[in-house]
Amino acid sequence: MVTGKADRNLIARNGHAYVSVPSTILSLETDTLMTQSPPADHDQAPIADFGIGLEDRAARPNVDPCDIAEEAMPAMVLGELSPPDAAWLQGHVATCGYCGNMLRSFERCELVFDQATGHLASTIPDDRPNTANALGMREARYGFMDTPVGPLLIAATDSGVCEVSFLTHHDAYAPIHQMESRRIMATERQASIAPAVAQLDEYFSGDRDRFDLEVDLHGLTPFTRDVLEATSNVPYGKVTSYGRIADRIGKTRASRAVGNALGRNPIPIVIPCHRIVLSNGNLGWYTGGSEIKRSLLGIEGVRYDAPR
DNA sequence: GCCATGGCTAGTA
DNA sequence: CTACTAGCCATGG
Repeated sequence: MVTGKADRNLIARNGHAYVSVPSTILSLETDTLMTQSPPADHDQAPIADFGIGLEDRAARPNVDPCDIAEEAMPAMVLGELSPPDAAWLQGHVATCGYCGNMLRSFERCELVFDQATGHLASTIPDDRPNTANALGMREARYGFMDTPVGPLLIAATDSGVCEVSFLTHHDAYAPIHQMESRRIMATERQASIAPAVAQLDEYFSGDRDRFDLEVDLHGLTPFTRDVLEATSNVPYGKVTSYGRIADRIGKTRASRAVGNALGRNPIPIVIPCHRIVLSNGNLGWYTGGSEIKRSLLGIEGVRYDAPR
């Protein structure tokens, strides 16, 4: 199983705005998380001295402390050094003028990179709708959030939220490909989904019983839209059956087709398909797995310990 | 009452 | 046209 801590790592590694998801890293990490594979063999000793402090390394015979300091400077300016290593490096540059100048150079480089990143952030997205338009597609922005039921990918167009996907059992490419089949081109931009993230956080805290979000159902069939709209009208903390949804859209016998449509609900949680259960009282299936359906209903105060 | 089975159903890819 | 479904219902043990 995927742990919460690992989930956060997964999101952090892919949470940088304006950078397309590095597929190899993501799938490799997902594979590792899913299979709990053992560490790779150490034939090549890829990371020398990993886990040994800078101070100890610098104290070794035939080692120039300045070499150690120099090697650690990129990590220092990125804030990635452990506190003891950072303290040792600060101490070294305080007494070594050469290394002090070099560290200041690294700091200036880091500042330039920060400014360049900010500049790109404000210019690149403006070009992207043209790319999507040129391909006859709609533009969406996606990002990630961590929740009590696992990591989510969330995407939104200018019209509203168009995708919420559980990443518990697959990587981010599944929902991205799903959106492509609806002719939606998604690029990463965490800031664009901030309103949805904020409301979902409140929902998971039990502080929100309805979502004040526009949704974009582009690329879905009229039947599916009817089903999703009817499902949106099921109140917080209540459940109904697939058959009742079919009734409500005027297709009394279409209960199975309703299940079919809800099974492809692109915006779970926001469109509360977890509130639709079997007419015999059993929980029924769920995209993210029955456990997540049970958890979501639990948040809403619906007890589903034992089906009747 | 419970559970499994099979016929029936409507919408998608 | 076919082969799928996050269903429903009646039946039988």
